[in-house]
Amino acid sequence: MANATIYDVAGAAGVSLATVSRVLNNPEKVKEETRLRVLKVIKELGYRPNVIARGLASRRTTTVGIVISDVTRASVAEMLGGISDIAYNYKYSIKLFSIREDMDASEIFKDIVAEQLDGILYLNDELSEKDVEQMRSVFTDNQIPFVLANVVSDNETVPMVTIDYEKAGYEITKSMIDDHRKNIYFLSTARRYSVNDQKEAGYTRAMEEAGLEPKIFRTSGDTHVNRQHFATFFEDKKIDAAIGARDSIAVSFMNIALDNNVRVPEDLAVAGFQNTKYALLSRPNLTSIDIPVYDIGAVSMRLLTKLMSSKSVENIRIVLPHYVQVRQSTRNNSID
Amino acid sequence: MANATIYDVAGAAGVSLATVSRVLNNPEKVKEETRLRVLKVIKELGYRPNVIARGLASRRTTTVGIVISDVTRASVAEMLGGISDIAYNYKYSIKLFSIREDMDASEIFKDIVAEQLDGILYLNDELSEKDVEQMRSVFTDNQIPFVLANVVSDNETVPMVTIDYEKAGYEITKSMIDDHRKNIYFLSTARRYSVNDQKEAGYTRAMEEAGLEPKIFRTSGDTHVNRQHFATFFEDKKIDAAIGARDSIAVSFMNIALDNNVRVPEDLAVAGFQNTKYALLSRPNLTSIDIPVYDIGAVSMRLLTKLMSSKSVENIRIVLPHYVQVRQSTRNNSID
DNA sequence: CTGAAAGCGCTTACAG
DNA sequence: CTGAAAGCGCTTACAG
Repeated sequence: MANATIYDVAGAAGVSLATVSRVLNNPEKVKEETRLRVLKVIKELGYRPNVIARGLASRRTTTVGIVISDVTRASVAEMLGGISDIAYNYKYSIKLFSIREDMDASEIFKDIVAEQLDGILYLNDELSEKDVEQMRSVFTDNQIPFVLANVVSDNETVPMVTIDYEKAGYEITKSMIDDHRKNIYFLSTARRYSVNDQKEAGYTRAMEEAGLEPKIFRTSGDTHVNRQHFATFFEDKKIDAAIGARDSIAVSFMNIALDNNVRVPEDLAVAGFQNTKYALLSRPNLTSIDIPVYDIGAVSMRLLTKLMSSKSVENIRIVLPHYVQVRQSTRNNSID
Repeated sequence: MANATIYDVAGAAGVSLATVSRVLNNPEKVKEETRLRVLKVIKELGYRPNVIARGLASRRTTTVGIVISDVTRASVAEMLGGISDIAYNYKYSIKLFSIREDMDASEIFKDIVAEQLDGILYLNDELSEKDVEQMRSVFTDNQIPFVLANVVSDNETVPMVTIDYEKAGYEITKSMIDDHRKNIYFLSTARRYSVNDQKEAGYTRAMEEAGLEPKIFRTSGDTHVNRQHFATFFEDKKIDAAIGARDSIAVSFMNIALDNNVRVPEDLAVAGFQNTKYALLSRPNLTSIDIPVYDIGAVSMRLLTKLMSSKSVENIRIVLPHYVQVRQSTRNNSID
């Protein structure tokens, strides 16, 4: 039989459907003998509770929504890995919602509410504070717990898992300054992201602290455009270090530098963020801030499970550690 | 009000809930005047049908399941992009199922059936023929349409969207042979994938056709292991060309070759598969077979929508075109 | 420890 | 064109 229902099981086991339901949901309330008998029938019939019916009756769908803007980005995929592993442990299913530029965020959030999810993970670091506020208000009204993963929000009431990007930006810049670099550029994205803003802030702090002028250059992220813009760097401008907001930007920049006969790391130090495979496969290898993206996903999912079981959660703002993975592109330049 | 139900709408509009339901699902059956009135109330109340209740009553969840083994892989993420875009157009939601090595495939498929999905997309190219057969049998018994995306199955009754990997493998190998290369290696993965088997088959065909000996080397895919294994290539073995089953393998190999003072492409031609950003960011850039992964996702989702609406589908085995993106790593070596 | 009954929020024949 | 009623497959107080 393709699809046994709870009635079939109850009939075959000679109990009521309430008992079958209990065996599944509150086994301790059922006499062992009965429980075993029901379990046997369940197995024989290959019975599996209809997830939808259960969701309607119990008002718990054991499904969490993952809201993202671009699945394609390496960090998103990696985070999904962490989320998926933890979700599996806790028996949660995952429903994916891609959110597009042209969508009305507030409408989307309401649509998501209609999905009867038990909780939401927001991976979209393109989030403006206004969007966060809308989301908070819609989900809070409907009592749906949510967590921001790898997104920075200043609202202290919003649960969030991230790393200290400001500090990371500061540290990598500082290390270049200590390495006697003076003209250090920060290569960021044209599109503003909360996390990139943080990186920039850390960079700026380190530069100003050292009495150096911060120079932030925003690229569209398109490799071709990069090449044109970047090429002029080596003609007109003095530059002896560059930090890319992403590894791919850093590698792309480094390649163009090499094409212009700039030596890396001797003439130019380069570093990126994320410590992706790009950093590993580039020549020279790229120094990069290692961000535990998988962990961010896993930890945010675990935080969400706590919120969903409405345990009182002590810390809803989790900052994970990061470190600088030093490689060839910034090997020491010190004169001593 | 946080959560208006269909009753609230019916009450406020002075109609029965059946009429509200019709306005949403069969608007043509409702008098325009009534329809407009109901629509107005729906808007005012911000009513959105409970997706779960609708799913139970209609036995259609407008949700498709995506079954994958490793979200982290670039091709999977890219495919998800295509799937997600088309799903959005057709108003389908996406539920993600990660399948792990240690799981019993057949049990998983039954669990998935319990989710009451309208259709399934299988992105897992680690699929054995046995797994495909189990899946086919479980889903067919339960009348759930499914499509294999970027997976090759010999079973002609199984809907599938892919490219002709055998031909691609043949073509890239042939072009190297035409370029007077003789010792051409194919660098594949230790883990067998249906698509990689196809690539290898095409490579082997081209080699044998030219009277050359096929040499397939399987790497675990871990970059460190690669380095150790590959290093010996340049001591002991004559080798003047290599094709990586993935771009990352090809780039990794190329880097090690360069470290061993092998010139690319003069001494060694290298090519990869997938035409990812790795190919673009490597030095020299990597020649790569461009595989329309996004399109594979999009087309398979569209095929699935047809199957779900039980239209008679003419062609359930779709082969998308590919091409060789020639770059520096294989620039012509011809003597003429 | 177990069963009968109501209810979750919808859709869908069936009448009219 | 519209409404009353049954039903989708479960869970969950409420009795006993």
